[in-house]
Amino acid sequence: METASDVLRAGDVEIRTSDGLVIAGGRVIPMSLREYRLLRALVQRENRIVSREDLYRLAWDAALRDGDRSVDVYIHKLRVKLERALPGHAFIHTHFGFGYRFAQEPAPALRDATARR
Amino acid sequence: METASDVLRAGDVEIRTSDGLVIAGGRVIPMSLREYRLLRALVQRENRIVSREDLYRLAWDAALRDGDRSVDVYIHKLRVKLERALPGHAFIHTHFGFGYRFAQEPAPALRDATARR
DNA sequence: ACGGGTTCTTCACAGCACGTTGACGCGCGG
DNA sequence: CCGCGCGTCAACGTGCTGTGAAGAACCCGT
Repeated sequence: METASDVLRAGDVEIRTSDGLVIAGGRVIPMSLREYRLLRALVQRENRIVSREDLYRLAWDAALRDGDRSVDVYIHKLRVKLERALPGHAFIHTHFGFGYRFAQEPAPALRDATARR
Repeated sequence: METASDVLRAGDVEIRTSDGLVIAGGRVIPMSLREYRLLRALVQRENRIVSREDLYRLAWDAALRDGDRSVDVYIHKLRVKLERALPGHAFIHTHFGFGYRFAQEPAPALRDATARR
């Protein structure tokens, strides 16, 4: 049996919480435990900013210690895997000083922040 | 869950105070900490004039020092970002000698943009 | 208990975003 | 016409984030 709550979806990313399977674009993406729990925490909060402290608590079940960069490192690993599975998309967005936000968006075109005038 | 007090709205601008997300016209607008706090202070006082002193106190948690231009600079940054997100609108209005007021209004009829220089 | 492969943590350094500040020009109001 | 408040730009110092890599910890079959 499969209830609706067994599957998390956000864009083309699908997480089967019943067996810990991650599927992106129809293909299975192998994830380590940390990767999986971090991604799940983000996808469950799609489109919302989640602080490092919350992410660490959700994926590590412990309080984030000062100076611990683990979250950053695993965010990077997830980005690589997701980008590899679904090129041309941005999934995990950094909100400076706030945290990270999951949302499938078209690939960021070239930078043009100050290119006007 | 999401209670009504988690979301501030003013025109097409929406601020989710629970996680610090700013949405304008349905699109997320990344904000730095200062930008976010200043915008929040203005939106919370929609349609009312807020003095520089008050804005600084609200966004910086300190007293505005004489000659400090920070508020002006960040007002400008907000105007650029809001205008970029929702072209054809004016959001932050200057009240000379008094302060600033947030209100979404139709764009001030401006000159032909194609005839520069 | 041992070895090999994988996962996790930690570190170092590079790069960039942010906040501050000073300079300059404009425009409002007197 | 003058003075001062405001708009705008850009450089700079600082701290936060991105990234690669080394080493420790862990898992597992043998």
